[in-house]
Amino acid sequence: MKEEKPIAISVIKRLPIYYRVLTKLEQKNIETISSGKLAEKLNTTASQIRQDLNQFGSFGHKGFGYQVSSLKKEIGRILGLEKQKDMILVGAGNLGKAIVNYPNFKRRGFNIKAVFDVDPIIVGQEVNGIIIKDVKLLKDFLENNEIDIAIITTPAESAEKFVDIFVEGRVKAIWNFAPISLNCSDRILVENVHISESLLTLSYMIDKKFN
Amino acid sequence: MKEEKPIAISVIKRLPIYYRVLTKLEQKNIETISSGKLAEKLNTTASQIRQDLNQFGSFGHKGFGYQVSSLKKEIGRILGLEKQKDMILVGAGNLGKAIVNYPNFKRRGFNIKAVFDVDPIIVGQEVNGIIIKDVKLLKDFLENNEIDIAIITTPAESAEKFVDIFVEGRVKAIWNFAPISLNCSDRILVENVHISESLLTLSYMIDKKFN
DNA sequence: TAGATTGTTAATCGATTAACAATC
DNA sequence: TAGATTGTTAATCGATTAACAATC
Repeated sequence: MKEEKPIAISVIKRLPIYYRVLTKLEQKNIETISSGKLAEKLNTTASQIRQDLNQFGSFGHKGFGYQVSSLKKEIGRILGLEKQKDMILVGAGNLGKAIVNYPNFKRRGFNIKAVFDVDPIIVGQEVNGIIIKDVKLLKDFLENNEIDIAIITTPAESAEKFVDIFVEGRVKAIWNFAPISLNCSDRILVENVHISESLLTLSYMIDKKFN
Repeated sequence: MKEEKPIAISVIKRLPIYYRVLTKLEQKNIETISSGKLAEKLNTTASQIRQDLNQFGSFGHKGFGYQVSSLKKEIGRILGLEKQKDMILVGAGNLGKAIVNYPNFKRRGFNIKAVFDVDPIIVGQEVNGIIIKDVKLLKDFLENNEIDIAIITTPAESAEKFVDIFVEGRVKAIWNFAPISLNCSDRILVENVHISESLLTLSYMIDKKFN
């Protein structure tokens, strides 16, 4: 359980993938798996998996492999899933609603506490049991609630102005879906999800493969 | 315009980011930009930008930098944006609807030709001017239409069974949003978008920074 | 021209893979 | 025990950064 050196971001990005596959194996009642078998499933090498995991500790058993459920638990712990994360969402359009409805959040400790929108038609609607609030109430809400993650699912134009409000409101991190790179204060973490960029990458690969 | 050696995927993934920033610069009527200035905006190095671009050709002017609009055009061409891509979408829930409504697709040559769903309540509804069809009509549709990209926005459980239908229907690529890794035939390209995985990464970073 | 900035080669850095002793 | 598989060090590979001559 050594955590001295900074872990490479490439390793961190693979942990959720391991977590997803282990969850599936657990559901199938598979109790044990070797790095080799896991590598096959993930289209990677056994070496990489062992190398990744051993950055955080020794979770395997020589000669046998890894205990699926305990490895899953360890990775969950590394990712901080055992601590509940309180979230809010701004922008309750289709994408926002899709995220609020995502079934696995609660199970993994991600708890959406409130949803905001500007549109008076949308305000008052219910998503997944949550009544959508007017965005005017956002500042006040943040003063009275400790929020870990703010999700932005507004259009690009309006995304930027929320950053200051979130920093002010002591939000720890922004999960941003607006197609814009938010200029980040070092008081807040920003994770940008630019969905459409992966479509452009795919476009390139189609042209390369089929022409 | 040499295209002999295979281009690294890491380079390809940066092209859409360059494209987005150049689009923004163009809108601001900025005509010229140097690799140094671009690097600042992107939080990277001038060297990397020049290195990336020169994999595809020499687009700059020594002493001056790059012409914003022509560089944007070149990158668009590299990504295959000048050729129209016909798409269909399966699973017209909130996420599916969000994608169909995404404003920049058409402008960039991505054309959604049809939308399918299983739910009889959803079938017949309209999204962005498209009437949602019953998924039973999917096979037939693919026989009569040449589709480049199939977008999957169904739950994980039902995602897998569509792969065969798409391969059969000569679809070139799948853009998959279901939280599952589709086992790919080599006849079809698959781009998996696992939105929630970036939330787990963010969770890790929050714990590291604030504890 | 002088200054700026490219294109490109070389150097460095980091990440992946291979190898193998340890051991369950 | 023998076979399997880990944890970990060493080797390789690839990607990023630095440097600089070419030149607009």
